[in-house]
Amino acid sequence: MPDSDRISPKDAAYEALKTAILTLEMQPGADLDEASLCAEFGLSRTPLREVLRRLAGEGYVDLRQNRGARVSEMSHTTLRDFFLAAPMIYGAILRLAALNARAAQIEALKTTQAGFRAALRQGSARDRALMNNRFHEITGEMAGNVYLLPSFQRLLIDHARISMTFYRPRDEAMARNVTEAADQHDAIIAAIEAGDADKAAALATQHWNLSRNQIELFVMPGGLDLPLGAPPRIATA
Amino acid sequence: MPDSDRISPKDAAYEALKTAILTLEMQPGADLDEASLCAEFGLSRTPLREVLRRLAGEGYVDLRQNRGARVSEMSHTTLRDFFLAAPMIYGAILRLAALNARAAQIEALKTTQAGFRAALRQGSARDRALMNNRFHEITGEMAGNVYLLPSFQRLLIDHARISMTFYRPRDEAMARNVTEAADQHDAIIAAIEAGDADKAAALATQHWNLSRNQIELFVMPGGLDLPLGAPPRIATA
DNA sequence: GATTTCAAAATTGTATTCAATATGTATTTT
DNA sequence: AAAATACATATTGAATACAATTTTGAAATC
Repeated sequence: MPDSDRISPKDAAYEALKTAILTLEMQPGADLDEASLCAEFGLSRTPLREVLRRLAGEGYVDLRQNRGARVSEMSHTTLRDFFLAAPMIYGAILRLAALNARAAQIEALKTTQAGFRAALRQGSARDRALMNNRFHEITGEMAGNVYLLPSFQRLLIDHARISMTFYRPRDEAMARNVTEAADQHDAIIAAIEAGDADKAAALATQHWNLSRNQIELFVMPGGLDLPLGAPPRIATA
Repeated sequence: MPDSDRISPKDAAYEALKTAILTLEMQPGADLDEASLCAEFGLSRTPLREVLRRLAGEGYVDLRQNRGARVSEMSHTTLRDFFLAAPMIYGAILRLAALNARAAQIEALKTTQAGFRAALRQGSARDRALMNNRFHEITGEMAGNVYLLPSFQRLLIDHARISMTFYRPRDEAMARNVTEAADQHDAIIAAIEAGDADKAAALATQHWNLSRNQIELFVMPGGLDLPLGAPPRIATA
């Protein structure tokens, strides 16, 4: 076989920026300087700008006229919008996934889930978030509805960024939630394999309820019991 | 006030391509040649390519490696996906619109609806499709959920393209449906203004059922009663 | 006559150069 | 001393030049 070229520097830049944003290595709101990115990835400004335009279209970055690009923001407003939209979209995605999944896709989903569990045991928060992201991406491919995918992809971006926080458990309750999420993934795979659309949709709701709980645990942690005037030092892992 | 510049040639090209695609002046699958578009809009290839990238991100065109851009396709598959996704997304959009609409937006919606009715009376199919598109776009702005908008915008693209066909009534049944659609728009405005989210969501379902009926009338017209061997000439307006 | 091969033309992708806009600093003015 | 303005610098936007890929057409071969 002739074998097509290896990955182009343009695609490499696209992928690198994507994962850097998903894993919070590039934080929301961070400035993206064209010149330094060109140097980093070894391409000229023209193709790099096209990469930035593409990332903007997919919701990873925001462009501003005559101003530099920025990693797309995440506010408390977007978090609210997120949990409004996610259960509905993801329910529809899983429903369609159960109806339309192909055998090869189910295999890919199982492989990814194995990777996710491995990351839970011994990987970094970054690994877990990326594996989780890939898992959900595959369910989106299974659904294969071109009208639902754009919103779904955007949800996945911020889901990954949120995951980067809550897949780094701070206490036992959060750790329990994470393993429960993995169990739900297995149930999702089973429902898809069985072609059970209703079950899959119900699991979607459960999965997002769990995520919401995880966030609440993070946003509203158990209060600290310290005397006044002695502010505790928060560990910044 | 200093007043910022008038519309840039780049934005002009963006808008022109957008409406040309929405109104089927550029048909699905049509090739887009960079050189001729540059000549047409009076800009060099670099900014034009950025426009094409942006349009690709929004679902208007498809890009292919080392090959020309094309107006995004519409198949029977996409039509099926369309009617699967549209009621759900649009129901959510109208629900949120009823909850979040601001006074200025409601005014804009009323103005657009007046324009839509005017287009029904005396405008072209193009005018009707564009006015209808603008109407729904505004409801999307009202909802203001960044995660739902991407899918909604994609639905609107193909809704407009479908409209270009079925807002050109072929018989009395189709004409009746079109005026009913306008009546539904009024009901939608009323529900939004009253902040009645449930009503708005229900109207969304009705609105899409009507659209689906309209398409069925188009795809499966009343049978012609002619002797065998004398194929009828279909008017191609 | 149909098919394959090779070369030329056309089109897309990338790099570089030039122009316009924004930002930061220093100087001037009140 | 504070504020405003002008200037210098840095960064983004557009145009041109160059390279690589694809498409085409014609010639040659089967």
